[in-house]
Amino acid sequence: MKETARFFKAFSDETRLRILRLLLEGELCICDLMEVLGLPQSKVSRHMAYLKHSDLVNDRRVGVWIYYSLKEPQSKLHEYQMKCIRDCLEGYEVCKKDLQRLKSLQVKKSCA
Amino acid sequence: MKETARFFKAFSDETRLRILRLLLEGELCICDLMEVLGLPQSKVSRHMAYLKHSDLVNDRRVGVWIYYSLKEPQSKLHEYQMKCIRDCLEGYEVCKKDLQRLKSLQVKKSCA
DNA sequence: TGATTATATTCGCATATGCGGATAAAGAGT
DNA sequence: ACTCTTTATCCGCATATGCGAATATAATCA
Repeated sequence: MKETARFFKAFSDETRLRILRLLLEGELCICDLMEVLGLPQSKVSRHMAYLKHSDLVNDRRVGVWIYYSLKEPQSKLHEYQMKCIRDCLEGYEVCKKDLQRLKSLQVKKSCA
Repeated sequence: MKETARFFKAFSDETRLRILRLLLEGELCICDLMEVLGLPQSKVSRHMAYLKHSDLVNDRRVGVWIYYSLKEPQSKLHEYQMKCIRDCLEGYEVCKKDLQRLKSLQVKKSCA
């Protein structure tokens, strides 16, 4: 029960909500997130550690990069909450802009 | 967006989860909750204030008592989260025992 | 008015959380 | 070995949160 409360807490921070929303689009590394979110490295990395300890994301090392992706839901609660991320954050300007920046980043990368 | 993160935070405390689950059974006053939860008055009252400011509960004064009840969901997020409370807390021993104590309390009251 | 009951709020304290900046660690390439 | 890049972690600090005990408020009733 305490873990349940703890699990909810993982969703109680704006930065983490933005990150989770972005990860719905596919795996991302810290530097992608830094650029899209416009936030310093230590902040992004710290929140990724939080999400990892909360069992919300996987990480995969590829050379110097570490790619983070959403974990398959491990419980009904997990499933419900991720559905919430998918369905309830649509309207926000912040999220829309994040997604736009992600698109242009991906275009830029595919050209490089 | 910040309010959204804040809203999740309302669910990130075990006591508040227990209270929300109990309120699904109907309106309750602080002293009911104290007895069912086995917690001191200041703690229960503080969490009710938190839930009220988070727009999760209504209060209704009847003489000396103040009855708290769940608010009708104001948003998709609110709806999803309350569905979560209903569906994801079933298994916990803590909740089962709370519900048992609530039943016996209601029996006791109806006899008085 | 005074006493009683129910609830809210304040106080002091401890712990948790979040932050930016700095430093550390780890891998890749020279 | 050295350098560069990416990521993780540490540091010091500020704010938020949660707590129990005590006190304040508010309604009821004698």
